[in-house]
Amino acid sequence: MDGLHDSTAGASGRGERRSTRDRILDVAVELFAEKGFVGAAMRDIAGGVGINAASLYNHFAGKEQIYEAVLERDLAPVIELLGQIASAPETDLSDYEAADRVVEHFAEHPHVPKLIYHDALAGGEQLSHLLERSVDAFVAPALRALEKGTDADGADVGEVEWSSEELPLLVVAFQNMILGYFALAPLVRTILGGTDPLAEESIERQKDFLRRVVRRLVPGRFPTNVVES
Amino acid sequence: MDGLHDSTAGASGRGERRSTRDRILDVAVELFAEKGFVGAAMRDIAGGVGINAASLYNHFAGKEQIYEAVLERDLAPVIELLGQIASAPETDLSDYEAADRVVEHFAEHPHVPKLIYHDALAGGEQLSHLLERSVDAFVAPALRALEKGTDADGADVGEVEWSSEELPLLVVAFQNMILGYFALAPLVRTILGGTDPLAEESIERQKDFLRRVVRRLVPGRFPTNVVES
Amino acid sequence: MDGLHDSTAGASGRGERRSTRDRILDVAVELFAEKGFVGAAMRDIAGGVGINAASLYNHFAGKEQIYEAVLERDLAPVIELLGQIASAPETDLSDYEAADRVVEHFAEHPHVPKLIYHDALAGGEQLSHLLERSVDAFVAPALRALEKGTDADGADVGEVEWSSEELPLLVVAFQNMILGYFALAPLVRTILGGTDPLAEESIERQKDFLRRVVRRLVPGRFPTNVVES
Amino acid sequence: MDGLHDSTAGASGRGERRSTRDRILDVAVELFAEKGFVGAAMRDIAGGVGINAASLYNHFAGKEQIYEAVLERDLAPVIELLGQIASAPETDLSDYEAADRVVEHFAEHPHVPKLIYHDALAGGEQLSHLLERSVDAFVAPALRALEKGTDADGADVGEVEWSSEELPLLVVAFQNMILGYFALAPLVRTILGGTDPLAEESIERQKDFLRRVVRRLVPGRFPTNVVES
DNA sequence: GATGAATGAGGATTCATTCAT
DNA sequence: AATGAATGAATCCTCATTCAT
Repeated sequence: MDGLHDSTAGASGRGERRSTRDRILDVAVELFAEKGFVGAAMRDIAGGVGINAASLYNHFAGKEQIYEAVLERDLAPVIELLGQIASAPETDLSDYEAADRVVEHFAEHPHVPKLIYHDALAGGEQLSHLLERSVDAFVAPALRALEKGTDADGADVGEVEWSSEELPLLVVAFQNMILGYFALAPLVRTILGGTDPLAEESIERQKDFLRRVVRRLVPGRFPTNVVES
Repeated sequence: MDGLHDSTAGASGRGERRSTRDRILDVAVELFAEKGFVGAAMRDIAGGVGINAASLYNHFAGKEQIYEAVLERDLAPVIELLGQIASAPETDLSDYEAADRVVEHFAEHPHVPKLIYHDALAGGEQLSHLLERSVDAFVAPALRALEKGTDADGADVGEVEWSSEELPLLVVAFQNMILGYFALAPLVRTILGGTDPLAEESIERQKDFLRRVVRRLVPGRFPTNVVES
Repeated sequence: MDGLHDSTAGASGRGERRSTRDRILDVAVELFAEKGFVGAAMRDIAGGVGINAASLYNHFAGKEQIYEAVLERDLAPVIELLGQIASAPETDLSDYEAADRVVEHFAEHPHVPKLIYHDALAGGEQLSHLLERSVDAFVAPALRALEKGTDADGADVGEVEWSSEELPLLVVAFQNMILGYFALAPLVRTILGGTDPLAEESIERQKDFLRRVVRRLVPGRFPTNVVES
Repeated sequence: MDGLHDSTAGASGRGERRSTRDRILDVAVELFAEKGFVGAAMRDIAGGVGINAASLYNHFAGKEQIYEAVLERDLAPVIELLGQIASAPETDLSDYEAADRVVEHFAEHPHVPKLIYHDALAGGEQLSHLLERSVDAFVAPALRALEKGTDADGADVGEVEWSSEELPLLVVAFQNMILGYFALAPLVRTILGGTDPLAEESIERQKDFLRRVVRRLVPGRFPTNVVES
């Protein structure tokens, strides 16, 4: 149990009776993910839930509050996950396993990357306070960890050293590789030649792919006996 | 002159008198990039140009048409550039130089990646026919080229082999690394610790960074005598 | 005890436990007085009482009924008071004492004049049936009484005679002087230079003032030996 | 020409072609006067003008701005009139003539008193800055003038002296007598026994009445040879 | 080419009211 | 007697578009 997936499962799981509040958030993530904050209409959220638009106001003070609740419910767990990864001792959680877990999480919550992208495109105002949490929780620790790896032994064959100025770019690159795969699903599908990027096999392939990328780009943090799959 | 930068210069250059039509498109890219198609208001486009909203209809049939004109003007050159790159003989244009040129183009047209992302997030409906051009022009040739490289000699030290199923993911990864850097500027700035991602030095760093990434991830397409900068 | 002030004291007096119904009316007068019938929101009335808006309907059939109950509870006593005054034998109740009593009543129920004004401004539909009672109870008798006074001896120095056509205007004038002082408190405060019109001293001054006005405008109904305070 | 009545007469007069802007204000005064700011619906204003509600926003930025324009157009002249009266040399403009002029103005603009009352009832927030102008322009000078009158010769038969603390109450009283007559028209009509308070005769009667009241209440400011009409 | 004015559609929000619990 | 949830109607306002000038 990692404390991530239960967040959406007030009444445990799928088709069962969920609170109206949760059903509102379920519909809202989808709409916010697809259309962004402005584009998502209260009427459509209500419609998706099967209630009158006015009823939304019995559960949330306004659109903004729904949005915040969505972020809190669906984004906070991601940040928490990143925090766990960043704070984990290296031996316990090697980087590519980290990427695995993040990808798996997004595979189950494919709206989240879109949410992040919409907000970042709009200027990141709304997201910023949550993302700063993310930076505190993940980016800084990750940079420290990466630095350590680089310091240690840059001599290993096939491993890269990154200057302290490049390391943030490495973080950015992974962020974009991981989030972009989900956020830009339509584009990705086109490039994949029509294959659904969210299909289970596709996800597995992406995980394998990232594992290999990590091994090529991130300096020596892996047990040397790992064999490529 | 590569036929890319003059795209915005209907009347050649900067401060000179540009056609109203072009000024409309100038303002429109910015707004579409920031707020997306739905979020950008005709009134604001007109306001940015300094004319009345009704006057827009003397130049374009409607919002949709402005959007299409923006894509045609600012996105087509990118696709053309990608086509040039993809079709270039290897010796003439090694991959990391390709990344360089793309990054440079976006550094001068920072709205374009945002435009692409907005559209991809919204479902890619509007963009699709242009992006399909992009796929035809770039992705397919690129895949063929990459495949060649991989086939040739996977034995080189530090170089990766990618299965034909992984190659599209590699394309996706580069797409995300390159576009994401520009499209998610606010997020990137946060990770960079406040540094402006569009500042000239930042761009240079990103180019260097990508060059090294290319060298690590893309199989043997480089003159072996290249020395890292 | 004149049977006026106990109207608000369903359970006798001030800080004690009052029935929910009465507490609703307490809050309602204030809101109706400040915002008028349309402007006062059921939710706010409920909020003021500390209950849910739906609970109001356990005590009243609707907003209209709350309004009517408010008028009945807080306006009826005024009408009754006016009736007493109008029907009182002259010797028992001289005019300026009458004004005194009315002012005192409003000083304790400062919402009532506002209520009357709101309603009169809105067209007096709601109020009309209550006000017709008021006319029957007060205006007609008062006019008769004034007429008598005028008939009697218009010759007195400093006293005015009013034609039967002017007498209603005199009633209107007093109505406006008395009610307006309370209803337009904010305006009055401005004119008073910031002094609170509801402060005890202000009330006393207004009473004195009205007494003198009565003496100047209303024909000989006073014991001639009255000395100005 | 006193600069007052032409304010509403952009295109001179009654049924002629007036600008949409003015027609909006015409309807708006009526609705604001009857229902207050909150109660007046944009849709109704538009309906009264015969245009779509959205069209209002081509002429005013919002409801608030329509309200302000109404005040500016219909209230400012009143304040100006009061200023003229207050600043006029006594010989030129005796008090009861002043009351005459004010009454005449309101007889032609019967909505204004209602506007003032609505605003004063609501707390005077919106009106305040205009009313403070009124206080500066009229109340203060009036008080000074009244004080002079009182100082001069309180000895005249039938004239009253007012202490400086009572004078503001006198101003308040006249304000209420004059405004109240128009603002509370429905109530007044009831008291008048059904006569329309705005009928020409009624207005004349009210002017006569006020003249006599002024003579009784306001200390020696009149040419002694004035004969009651 | 440009504009002021008009408009129907829609968007968020408020409100009085109802009803099952 | 109280409440949370639901709702239709109405609120102010925005938007893309049209049209006469």
